[in-house]
Amino acid sequence: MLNKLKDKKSLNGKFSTTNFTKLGNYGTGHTSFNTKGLNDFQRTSVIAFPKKETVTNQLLAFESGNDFADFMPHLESTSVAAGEYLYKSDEHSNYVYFPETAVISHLHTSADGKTVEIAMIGSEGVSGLSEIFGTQPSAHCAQVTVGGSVTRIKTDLLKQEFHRGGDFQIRLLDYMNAHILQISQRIVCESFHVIEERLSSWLLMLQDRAQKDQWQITHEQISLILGVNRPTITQAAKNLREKELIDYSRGKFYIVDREGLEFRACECYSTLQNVH
Amino acid sequence: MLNKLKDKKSLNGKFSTTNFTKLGNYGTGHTSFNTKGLNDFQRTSVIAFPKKETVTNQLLAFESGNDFADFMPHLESTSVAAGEYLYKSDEHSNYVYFPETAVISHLHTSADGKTVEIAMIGSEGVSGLSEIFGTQPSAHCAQVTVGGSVTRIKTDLLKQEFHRGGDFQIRLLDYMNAHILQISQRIVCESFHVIEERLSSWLLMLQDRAQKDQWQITHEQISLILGVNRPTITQAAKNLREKELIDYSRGKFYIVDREGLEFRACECYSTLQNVH
DNA sequence: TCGCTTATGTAATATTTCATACATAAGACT
DNA sequence: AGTCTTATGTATGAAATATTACATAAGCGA
Repeated sequence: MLNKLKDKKSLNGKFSTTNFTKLGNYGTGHTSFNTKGLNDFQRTSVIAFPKKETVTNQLLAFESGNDFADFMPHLESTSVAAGEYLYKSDEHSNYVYFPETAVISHLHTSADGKTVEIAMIGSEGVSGLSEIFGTQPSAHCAQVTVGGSVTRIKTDLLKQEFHRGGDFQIRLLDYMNAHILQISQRIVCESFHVIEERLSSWLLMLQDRAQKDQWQITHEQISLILGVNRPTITQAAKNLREKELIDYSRGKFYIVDREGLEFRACECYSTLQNVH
Repeated sequence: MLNKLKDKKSLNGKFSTTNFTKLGNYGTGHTSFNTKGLNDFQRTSVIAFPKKETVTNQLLAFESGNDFADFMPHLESTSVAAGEYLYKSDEHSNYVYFPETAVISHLHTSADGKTVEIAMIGSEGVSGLSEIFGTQPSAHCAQVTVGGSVTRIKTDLLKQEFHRGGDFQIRLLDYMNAHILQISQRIVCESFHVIEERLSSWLLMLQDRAQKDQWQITHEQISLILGVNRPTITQAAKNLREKELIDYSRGKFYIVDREGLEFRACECYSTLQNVH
């Protein structure tokens, strides 16, 4: 639990800039989303072959390296910034991405341009797998919600590896199953749960994947992810802040009382927690 | 197009019993859902080895039978009635089902017992595939929405066949991709589209799969599928009937003006039409 | 420090659906 | 024909969110 933030002085928007400087040193320094910009994956920082120790993605956590001797050298480590697109909808992706500390959102767009998150992917999962399974380009875009590191591999190479069969194939199929569960639960969530519960669940899912108590995101961005209007998020967030479960200010978001937030969240959070 | 139904006399609930008898001879005679009953798959009618000609499911439509010489003899043909469960949630299924003329709904249930359809499956698809991919029992139940025939195969046998690799594996993976698309689009639909549009899309999807102009379903059943209250469906259906797009009476549903219905539907229908 | 940009606060109205309750009517079964 | 069950019709108030508009304030950069 984050004791500093439990200090009442830092709650309800009353914390000072000093508090932010002290607490806000997790991020990558990227402060704005490029929601409408072009794919700027090109300007991504260092690309390197990862050491085995730095690969913490659970799908890449191999007990014995032997089976993957041909496979591991093709992995690349890179970092991605919040707002960046890994790939866009109706576009083929050259890479498949295994998040390490980054968190990725799969977003669908409606005919009139509204967006909604289909799934959230962290180090438990992988983004871009539809390139392996299907022939059509993906209907969603993959946007970075929380910046951090990812391990990536060329789509063609992963496809080869996948069709060799064996343990890694089984692992990816099992994840695909869990992924379908996550998307399905989202339907339940949007059908039956009010925005304050949904926001709570979403924040908990995000914290599990980002593994921080604080990250960069605005109400506007959350509204585009949950598929609701911005003032609706502001209202829900305000309620959660008044209950001292979260805190936020100008694009910085904090989890203050995790257990309280779990209590406020709909069942969707705990249901999915047992899956991955 | 169904000319008889375009006769104005048969619209707006004014058609007579005679009309029904004349037009209503598609079904299997099953008139009520067993929404709360036990799995009554046991009392399913004839089970037989299908002839190749009767297998119209698109995933089983093999150009050359050679590759599947070991596989085809394990297929069983059977018929299922509306309301029946192929399998329930949190239960392992012994079979994987390839619908022929039947239509299957995958339903999720919320913590407080409300249900919503995750996906609709007809002869373009398959139900129970999660048994092949994952280790956990499925979180959804599979209920028959429109009675008809299905081709089924024992889960274990299909799993073996799948892991042999080859064309059939590729075909199932490609379907899995399309299936994810359908579920994803449902999220968009529930987020942004009003019930009259959603009902229109759903009816069109159902007609594509049931391949009839008329089938058995009540407002109550539709409400459990679309995850809304029953009077909400009645209101939306009434509006569509007043526009002479559909007709219905006591559990019988008709598509009257398919093109008109397509015009009234949200984009979700046409988006998914291009996938399968 | 000033001004600009942007994030958040807030309010008022509209729309959609919920939740509930009860009325009506179709048709199945005596 | 009479009765019963069930599907549909309808009304009403409540709740949730949309929609729009504008106010306020934080913090960045000149």
